[in-house]
Amino acid sequence: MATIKDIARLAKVTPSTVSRVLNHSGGYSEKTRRRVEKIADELHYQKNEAAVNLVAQTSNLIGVIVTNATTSFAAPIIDSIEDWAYQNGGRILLAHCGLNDSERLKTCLNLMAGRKVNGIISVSVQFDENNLKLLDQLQLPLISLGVKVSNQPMISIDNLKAATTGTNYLISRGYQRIALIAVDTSDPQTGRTRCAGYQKAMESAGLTPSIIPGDYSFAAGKQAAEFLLAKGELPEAIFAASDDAAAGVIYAAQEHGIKVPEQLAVLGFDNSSVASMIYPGITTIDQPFKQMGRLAIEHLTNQNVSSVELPYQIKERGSVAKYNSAQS
Amino acid sequence: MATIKDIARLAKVTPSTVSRVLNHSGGYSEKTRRRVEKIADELHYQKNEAAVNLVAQTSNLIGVIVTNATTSFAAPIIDSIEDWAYQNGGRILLAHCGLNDSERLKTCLNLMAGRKVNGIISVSVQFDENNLKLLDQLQLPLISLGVKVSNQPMISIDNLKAATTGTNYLISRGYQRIALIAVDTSDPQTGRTRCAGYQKAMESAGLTPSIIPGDYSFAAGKQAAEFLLAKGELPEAIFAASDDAAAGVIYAAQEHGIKVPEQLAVLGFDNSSVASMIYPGITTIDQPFKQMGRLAIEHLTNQNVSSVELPYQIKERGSVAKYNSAQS
DNA sequence: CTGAAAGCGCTTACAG
DNA sequence: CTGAAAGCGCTTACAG
Repeated sequence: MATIKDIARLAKVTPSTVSRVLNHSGGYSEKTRRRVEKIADELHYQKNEAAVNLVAQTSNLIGVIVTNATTSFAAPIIDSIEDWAYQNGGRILLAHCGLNDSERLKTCLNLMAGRKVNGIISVSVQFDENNLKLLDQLQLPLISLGVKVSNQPMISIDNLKAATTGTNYLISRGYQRIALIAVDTSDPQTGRTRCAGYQKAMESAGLTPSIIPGDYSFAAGKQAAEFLLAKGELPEAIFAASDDAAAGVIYAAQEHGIKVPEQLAVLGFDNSSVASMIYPGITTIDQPFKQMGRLAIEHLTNQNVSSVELPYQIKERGSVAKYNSAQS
Repeated sequence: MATIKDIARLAKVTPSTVSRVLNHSGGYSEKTRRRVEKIADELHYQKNEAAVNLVAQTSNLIGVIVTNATTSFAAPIIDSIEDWAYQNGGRILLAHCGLNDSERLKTCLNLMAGRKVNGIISVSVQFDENNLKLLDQLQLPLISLGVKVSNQPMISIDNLKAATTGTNYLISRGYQRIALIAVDTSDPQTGRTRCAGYQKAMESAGLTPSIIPGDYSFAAGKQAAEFLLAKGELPEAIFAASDDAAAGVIYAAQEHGIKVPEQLAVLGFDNSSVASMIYPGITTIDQPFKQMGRLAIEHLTNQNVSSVELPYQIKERGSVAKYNSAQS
């Protein structure tokens, strides 16, 4: 790999001058400029960013921590972060921390610190006590998407309101026996908040809440539906805590010859890619993932790291009927 | 951020000693060791990897280039690369190059070169002339997944054979009018090869091939099915060039009240996550994505960069009937 | 307009 | 067992 010195030697100038030319920082003759640039070109010179960062005392790196790549909604977020990076010459250091894997999250954090990232964006990552402490010691700006991490800034929708809105949407369509499923009740943030929102709406309407916990996955949704089916207690509508889970419900329903939405309405959460790939399309609560990614970057790069709450909306597709035909 | 010098000062030794202790390279007293480690700990010291890399002349970084995060099959590949990284202290520099965006790919390549990555893993990325030349100049080891990049090593399945196998599978089930859809015929590698495999199998069986090109997407699959439907020429079976496209076909079929697989069999390609989330499950050609990721890493780290061809297999689910009931 | 020097944070022979 | 020095590839005041 050619270095600045190689260029300097060939161009018969000092590294200082080469550096100036390559950085367009001015203070060299037109002639020198051309000579240096030509040689740099011929050598296919690539600046060693490690060296640059060392003197600049910055890494130009944004750390992104996600649980794993399979989480469907991580994709649009990473996409928007990457778009920013492309336009601004930033780079993305990616790490997966798994699910509730304290050791692995610790490794991720240390790795990010070692690379001196400018900031960390964590997507739906829960921090335990130890990692909270570590994060504090590392002094790295972090912005969390979707999950509240101690006193760190967060970008997310209002899960309580969203769950209430979703439930009310179902109620307003005429549904009464509505179950909330696949929601992680051990997750103090998202999970419990969504439960609370659902319960609030149900109780306000004088209806009895019924929750089947789960981990937001397709399997959890499928299991919940099968469980309900086996018990002969299929509700009129199922509010799934994620689109993956909604897909699981729809799968089970189709397997058992139950028509969606005629015999069972299904409301999802996220508006992730599956939502539109399944028939009938999943009516769901749209989370603005792309915007979340963009905002996270903006806040991090502007050092203006404060929490923000984004609007959500119901994306209507086919899995919920306009009116509850079962009632009419 | 504390540096090695800070530690040295507090521990009343020189940076050299601190370095030795922190790297466990021996040559210090037990007492010194304890003192240094204690102080490093108290300061929450994190080695500056940029500096380490500068002297070590390596970056410990693997560059991963994908078209975009939404490509469903990139996820398992990235997952397996990340797993390796976690276990081996490697780091992942992620970049998206978009679809046929020469400028962006160029930026990615330069970025990787600047960071002095140890190697690049590209996932389904096509290289045009210019970038091929750039890659050559940059002298970075690259291993490509799924797509042949000039004389670079590639890891993939045998697309020709896989397409033949898939087509024959359908034929052996009794289907005769079989269309291949959503395949990118402008893609000299994957696309055309799959076409060739399909055509070969059809012709060997004395059947007439029928191909509807597309970009492997859900939308392409849906459109193809709708087109066939509108023309009143729905075949007995559709071989979709990806699971996303297969999902599109199934969506269109359900919308039009056509039963899968009874009235229309659908065979997918990839065995990506959608395949099992749609009812009936998509019978598909399973590509060993996880293994591809693992192998790519192995080859890159062992400097043993040669092409390898991986086995594929048909994953049977519900979208193809065991026997063509329409015929019986 | 150009060069010499110091320094970013670390490692690693070389002395002692 | 420990330190002083040189160097990784770059940038940036400071002179001239």
